[in-house]
Amino acid sequence: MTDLKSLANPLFLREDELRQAIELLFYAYRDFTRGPDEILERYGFGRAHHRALHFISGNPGITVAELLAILRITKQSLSRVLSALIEGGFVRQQQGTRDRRQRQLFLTDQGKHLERQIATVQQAKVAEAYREAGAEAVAGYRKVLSGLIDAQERPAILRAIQRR
Amino acid sequence: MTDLKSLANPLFLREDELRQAIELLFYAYRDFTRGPDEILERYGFGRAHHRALHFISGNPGITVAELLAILRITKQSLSRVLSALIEGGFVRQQQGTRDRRQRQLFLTDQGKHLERQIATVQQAKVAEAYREAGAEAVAGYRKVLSGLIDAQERPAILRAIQRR
DNA sequence: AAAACTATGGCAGTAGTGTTGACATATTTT
DNA sequence: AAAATATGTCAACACTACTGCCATAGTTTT
Repeated sequence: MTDLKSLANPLFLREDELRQAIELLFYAYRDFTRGPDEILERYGFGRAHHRALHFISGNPGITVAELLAILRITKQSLSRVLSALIEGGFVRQQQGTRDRRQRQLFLTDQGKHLERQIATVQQAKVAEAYREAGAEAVAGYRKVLSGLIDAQERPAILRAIQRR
Repeated sequence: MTDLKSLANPLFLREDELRQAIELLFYAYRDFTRGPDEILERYGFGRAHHRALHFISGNPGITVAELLAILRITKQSLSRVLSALIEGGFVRQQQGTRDRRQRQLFLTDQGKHLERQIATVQQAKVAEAYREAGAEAVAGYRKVLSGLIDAQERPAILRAIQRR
């Protein structure tokens, strides 16, 4: 019966398939974040610090409000993380040019170095998975993950990601 | 130059592409976990409780040690979560048949109901993403995410996922 | 110029999830 | 009988997140 169904319509989504998709995401995320965690630990930082470093690295001069919107955490949660990064000399703030209330965020050389160190590990992992899977699979990966992003913000996020 | 490179070798992985892959995973995970979080909150539970419910649901009679290996957390972390689920009547334990030291875990009817409620939300999201992306993309998604799982455990995990 | 709004920052308190290490109990294996 | 295993529990700690409240500086509106 299952076979009949999937023959008739390959996009008939059995619950098993959906469960697999969900578990794959869980396992991949679980293992993907382990490398960074080990590096961060040496600096006394956690994942939240990495996320900040990552998005400041990709968006130099980003404001606090913009970063909050990306990370979807509260001001207070980000504040702690940013303070630690600034205190440690990994991030610097600069008064906004257009609006002087804003604090634009930049990585210092030390911050760039740490970000690079982590990015290298993660990128190596992705690069290997990409090579194993092939170009076509990569396109599929992107399509499906894009579809999991909230529809409302999807266009803006995809634009931001592909901008570079 | 970038164009020349990618023309010459479509799998030449530019840093941009790798960054995109990483950010897609971040955004997808961020949004994918939001639905469940809202439901869980009503019960006073968090993500860790859901993960336990999920894997007990898919593996009725799973032992504590097996669940620990999947979640990769410490005994103490799981213990707190399991105690809450048992106390709330969502999970029940049963002494192992083969080895009476083991506690096999099962969802109660109430537990099944909660698990179902969350699974429905997540599965709907995946189903939509799958439909939008198409069957080929789904295969690619699976391939790439599989490649992100630690190589050592990959075979066992893939077997477990596809077992059903 | 005054009032209202905005961007940021800080404080206090709380919760969820994770960690380590030590110890206890029941059961199985050697 | 001794050693090993599966589980549970206690205490203590860290990271990340939350809420609510208040403060300051700067911008926009009236």
